[in-house]
Amino acid sequence: MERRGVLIDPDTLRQMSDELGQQHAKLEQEMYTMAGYEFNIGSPAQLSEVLFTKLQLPTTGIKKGKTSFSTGQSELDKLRGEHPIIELIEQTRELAKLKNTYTDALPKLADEHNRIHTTFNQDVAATGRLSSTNPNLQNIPIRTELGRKIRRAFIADGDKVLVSADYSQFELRLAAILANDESLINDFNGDVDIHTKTASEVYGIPMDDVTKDQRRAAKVINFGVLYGMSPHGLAANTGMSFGQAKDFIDQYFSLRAPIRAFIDKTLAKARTDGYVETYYGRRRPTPDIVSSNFMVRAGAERAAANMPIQGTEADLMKRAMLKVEERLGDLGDQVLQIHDSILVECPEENAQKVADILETTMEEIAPELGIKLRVDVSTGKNWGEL
DNA sequence: AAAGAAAGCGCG
DNA sequence: AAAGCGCGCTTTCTTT
Repeated sequence: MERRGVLIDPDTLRQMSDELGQQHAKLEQEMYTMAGYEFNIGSPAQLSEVLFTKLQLPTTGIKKGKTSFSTGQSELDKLRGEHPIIELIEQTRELAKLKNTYTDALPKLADEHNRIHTTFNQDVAATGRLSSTNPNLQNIPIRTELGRKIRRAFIADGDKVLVSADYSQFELRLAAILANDESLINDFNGDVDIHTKTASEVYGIPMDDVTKDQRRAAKVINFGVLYGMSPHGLAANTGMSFGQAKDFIDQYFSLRAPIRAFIDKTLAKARTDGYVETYYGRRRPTPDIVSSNFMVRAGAERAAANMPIQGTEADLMKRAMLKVEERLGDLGDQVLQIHDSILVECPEENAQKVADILETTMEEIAPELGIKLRVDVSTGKNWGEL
C-alpha cells in the first residue's frame, strides 16, 4: 500500500486552498472588528484575552488551562449565544485546520503521478492498530460537508474506481461478542438500530417513541461508557445534567450486565497478570493499573478496558487484509486501511468481483467467533462519495 | 536555530 | 481532583 500510493487531484486541492484562504481572511477581519483590535486567532492565549478580558464573556464553568481560560470547542459550546464572535471562531478554526493540515500539505507530498505514499507504522499503537504518518491518511476529513470535499479529491486512476469496505459497528459488535452479551448479539443479528434500541431500553419506552436527543445520548453511551466515561463526561457530551447522566449510566449497565462483567474481568486480569490481551492473545502491559496516583490509575483502567476490544479489531483487520490481498490477485489493489475499513483501487469491470471478495472475506474472517460480522461496501470514482 | 510542551482538532 | 479509548499534524510559545 505504501508503494502503490493513492491518487489525488492536486488542482482541486490547490483551488480549495485559495478559497479557504480568502474566506479565512474575511472572517479574520470581522473578528478584529468585534474585538476592537488585531490579534492572533491561532494563539489560545491571545484569544482567551479577547474573549474573557476584552469582551467580558462569562467564565463561570468555562474553566480549564494553567495560565488562561481554555478556548477549545467544548468550552465554546458553553458560550454559544453569548456573543457572535463565537461562531466566527468556530468557522475560522475549521477553515484554518482544513487548509493548513490538508489542502496546503497534500499536493506537496504527491509524486510525479500525483500519488501520495503514506507510511503505515506497525509498532506504534499500544493496541495493535496500524498508524499512518507523513502524511497521516487515516484522518482525512469526512464529518463536515466542507471537510468531505477534501476526501473527494482522493480519486481512482483513469477508468478505474475505488471500492471501500467497512465493518459495521465494529467495536460495539466485538464488545457484544467478547462479553457474550446475548441480548446485544441478538440485536446485531436482527439488524436492529442499536443506538435507538439502547435508548428505548434505558428510557423504558417503545423504539418508535425515541427522540433524536435520546438516540444521540444512547450513541454517546454506546461508544463511551464501555471504556469508562463518567457521568461528568456524558453530561458534557449530551447536555444532560450530571444526575441524569449518572442515572443513564447506571441504567445502561444494569441492562448490559455482561458488558459490566467483561470490563470487571478485564481489570481483574490487568491487576493480577500485569497485562490485558486481545481474543488472539496480543498483549498490552498495564503497569499503571496499580499506581498509587488516582488519576494515573483511573487512566490505566480505562485504557485496559478498551484494549481487548480495539486490539481484537486490529487483529481481525490485519488477518482480513492478508486474505484479501491473496484473493484479490490482479483484480485490484488495496491502497489504504483506516482501522475498520479497506480502500481498493481497481478497473471498473472488476468492481463487483472486488466488492464481493472484500465483503465475504471480511465478514468471514473469524468464524470461531460464532457471530456474523457485517460489512458495508461501496463503489465510486472518488473517496468522498463512498 | 533546534527541540519540546501545550493547545487544539482531524479521523476510527 | 478529575472523570471514554487509539492515533498524527499544525501552530504558538518556551526552553535549550
